[in-house]
Amino acid sequence: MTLLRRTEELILLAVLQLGENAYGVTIRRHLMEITGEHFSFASVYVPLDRLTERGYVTATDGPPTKERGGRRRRFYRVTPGGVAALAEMERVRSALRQGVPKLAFG
Amino acid sequence: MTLLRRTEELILLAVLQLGENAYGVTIRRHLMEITGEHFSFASVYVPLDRLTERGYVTATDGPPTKERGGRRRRFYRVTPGGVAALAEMERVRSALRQGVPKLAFG
DNA sequence: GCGTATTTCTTCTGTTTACCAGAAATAATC
DNA sequence: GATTATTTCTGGTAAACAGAAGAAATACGC
Repeated sequence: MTLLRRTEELILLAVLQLGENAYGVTIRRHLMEITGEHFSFASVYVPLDRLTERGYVTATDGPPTKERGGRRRRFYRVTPGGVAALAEMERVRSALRQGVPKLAFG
Repeated sequence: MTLLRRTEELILLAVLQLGENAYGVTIRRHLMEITGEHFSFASVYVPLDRLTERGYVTATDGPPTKERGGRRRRFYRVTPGGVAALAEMERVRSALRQGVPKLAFG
C-alpha cells in the first residue's frame, strides 16, 4: 500500500467531512475554503479518479437535480480501504513525532 | 505560504526527530524504516534543496568524520518557518476532521 | 412549446513541477 | 591506489496546475 500524496489525503478527508454532499465541485470548493489556496479542476478530478481506481473511494452518479443547470453529480464515498490509507498516514506522522517535544511543531 | 507536499512534510518531521544527526543519508534511511517504503536519493535530496531555498531548513556542512570514507555531511535543522509550515498542515487536517466521527478514520 | 440562453458539473489539452531509480562523481580514510 | 560514506547528476515517469471546452440539465422569450 503506497503512501497517499498530499492532495489525495486532503480529498479523502474532505469527502468524509462532506458526507452525502461530496462531489467534485463541493470537494474543490471545500478544499479551497479550508486551505485558503487555489485548486484547479484537474487537481481534484484527476486524484479522485486515481482514488477510485485504487478502491479508496466509490463513485456513484446521482440523478439530475431540480435546479437550473442541475446536471448529474458524481458522488463519492470513502471505503474502508480509504480509511485504512488515512490511518497509515497518521501512523507514519505519529511515529515521526515520537520523542520530539511538542513545542517543536509550533 | 504554499502547503507542504507529502515528502516535504515527512522530511521536516524526520529532521526534527533526528536532531543533531540529520543529514541526507540518515534522513533517507529513517524515512524508509518508518514508512516501510523505498525512497530514492533524489526523492530526499531534491526536496531538501527546495526546503532550504524556502527557508524551512538550514543546511550546514560538517567536518569530515574520522571513519573510513568519512566524507563531509550536510546537516539540516528545521527553522521557525519550517515549524510554522508543519503547523499549518496540522491546522488544515484538523479543520477537515471537525465533526467527523473518529471511527471514520480507522 | 420550440429554440436558445443560462447554469452546473465534468472532461480535456497543454504546461510545469515533483517524484522516482540508480549510476556517477566527490571526498574522505586505509 | 583501493575502499567507503556521502552527495550530485541524468533520464524517465507521474502528479499537479491553469483554465478552456464540453455535456447535460433548467429557464426564458415569443
